[in-house]
Amino acid sequence: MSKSQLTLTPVETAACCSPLMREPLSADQAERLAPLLKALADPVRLRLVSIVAASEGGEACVCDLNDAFDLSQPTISHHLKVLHEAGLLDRTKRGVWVYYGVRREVLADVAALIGGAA
Amino acid sequence: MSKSQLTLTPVETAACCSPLMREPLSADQAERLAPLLKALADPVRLRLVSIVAASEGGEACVCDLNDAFDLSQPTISHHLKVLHEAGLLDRTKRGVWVYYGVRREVLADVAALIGGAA
DNA sequence: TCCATATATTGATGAATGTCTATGTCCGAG
DNA sequence: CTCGGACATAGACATTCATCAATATATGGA
Repeated sequence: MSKSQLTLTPVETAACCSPLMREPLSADQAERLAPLLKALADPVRLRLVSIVAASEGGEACVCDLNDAFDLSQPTISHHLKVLHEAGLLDRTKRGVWVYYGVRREVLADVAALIGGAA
Repeated sequence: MSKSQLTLTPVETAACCSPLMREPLSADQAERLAPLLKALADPVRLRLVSIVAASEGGEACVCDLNDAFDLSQPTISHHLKVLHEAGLLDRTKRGVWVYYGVRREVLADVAALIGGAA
């Protein structure tokens, strides 16, 4: 149980136009998609993801992330945990530092489900 | 102040690949995107949006929506209000019935910001 | 005018969430 | 081995949220 995790059905990603708009999401699909959106639905976490994603190598050190906000270190740590547990961020420890990286496929899948091509 | 509402900057939508991944979201952008995601980040609301979107004409009557869930009518009404106030659903009253329709551009913009093309 | 039906609003309640301070854990330097 | 720095966890607190039952509002028909 690793991988994409949100592979709701093995179909949607391939579809051409707005998957969510062709046929209604099943209750099951909705229950699996919602936590991902919930994890993203916070200004701080959105910025965290975007900072990490925009970093070279798609990775950023927690120490850098802390500096980008006017929030306590535990608060940032908490948000990173939420994003990590949702499956949106990867976590790697290198020496004393911890690096978070974006799972682009997950993000892409979420986007595909939400908007498709419209 | 109507229209897309989430037009964070007049650029992102056009960009080719994962807007959110090229440069970090500003605090302002994040504050405007988060409420949209928050509105979507609920299983019931996700299904509501998808049912409406999949309906012919992109519209659905509240009476039909109520039947699709094992929830009280006020609860569905509440979720529809949340989606409407977030700017994701349009509301039209015809006779005794109320129809909700999806704002596809909004949904598409959100998707573009989140996932881009990756 | 009065009633039944469709939808919204109100108020209450328990659960979840974002933030903080304080403390714990792990690692490298000396 | 001990110390300092990087990060995580625990516990507390105020706020927000999803849900319901009860009630209000509005509209078309008799």
